[in-house]
Amino acid sequence: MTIPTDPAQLSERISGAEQAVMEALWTRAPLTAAEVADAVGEEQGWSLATVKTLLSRLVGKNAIAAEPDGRRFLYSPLLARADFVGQESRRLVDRLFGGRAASLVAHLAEAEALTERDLAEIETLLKELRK
Amino acid sequence: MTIPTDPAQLSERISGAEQAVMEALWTRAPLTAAEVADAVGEEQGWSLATVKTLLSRLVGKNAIAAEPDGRRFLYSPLLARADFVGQESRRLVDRLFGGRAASLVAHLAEAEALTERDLAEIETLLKELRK
DNA sequence: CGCCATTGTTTACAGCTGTAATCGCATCGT
DNA sequence: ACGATGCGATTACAGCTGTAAACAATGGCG
Repeated sequence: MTIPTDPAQLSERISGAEQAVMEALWTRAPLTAAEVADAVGEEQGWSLATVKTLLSRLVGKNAIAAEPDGRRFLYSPLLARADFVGQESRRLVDRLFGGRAASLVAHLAEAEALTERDLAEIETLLKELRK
Repeated sequence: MTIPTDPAQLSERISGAEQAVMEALWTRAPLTAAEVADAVGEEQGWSLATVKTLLSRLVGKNAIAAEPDGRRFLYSPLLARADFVGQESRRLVDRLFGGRAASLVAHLAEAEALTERDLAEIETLLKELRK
């Protein structure tokens, strides 16, 4: 039997550049370093070397796995995007709103960061949730 | 007439430690370095020296003003907390939700980061806004 | 008048981040 | 069998961040 890996709560933070690499792997995995570079290096303008460095760091942080495939590696996320998003969101809510998520929503609303469409969507969402 | 300083959109980022200092100044200002250290250093466990460094960096980033008062300075925020919160929130929404604020709310809801009370509050908020 | 406390400034230094270049080894084509 | 190529690992290095210590100037107290 396999040891149940706890749902990814890595202590080490994922940096901005690293996240771009994660996005590629969340979109499609497994990928080789070259493939990741193709996917992200394009818009980011990074060299293959840079992508390799980021991949190594992510492996070190246990955010991705490197499975040997012949002489190279196939990389796959260990950290799920939903978990990452959750951790980051929580961090922000804690840091800026004293942990009160409703305050965030209130702020977004007041700052007019919410379009009419956003408001409608949220309203619909709420109806769903309160049912 | 005074030149209208644009509502604080400093390019430089405020780091975590720096934010703690800002919080002190947002709570009460102006304050001397020693007073800030008293307010912040307590819970953070920072030395006065550390607080001084952070204040200098914040002045450098144009996030606070240092008004001379005899041989020392009185520090006050230049960046409003609401603006800071806005910038950080936007950054998160962009980075994690492709700029769609409603997605953030959806995520918080799904992750059960929203309590029953939060939901009620948001609902009330929405009613206000749609009026 | 001299010394200590206070205050801002300068310097320090390790760890993280962005962004690579280089190295050494393996492999594939000829 | 040999050289070009591809790949991961190692090394590099500047800028930001956390966390201070050291220093210099000044002002208050005895």
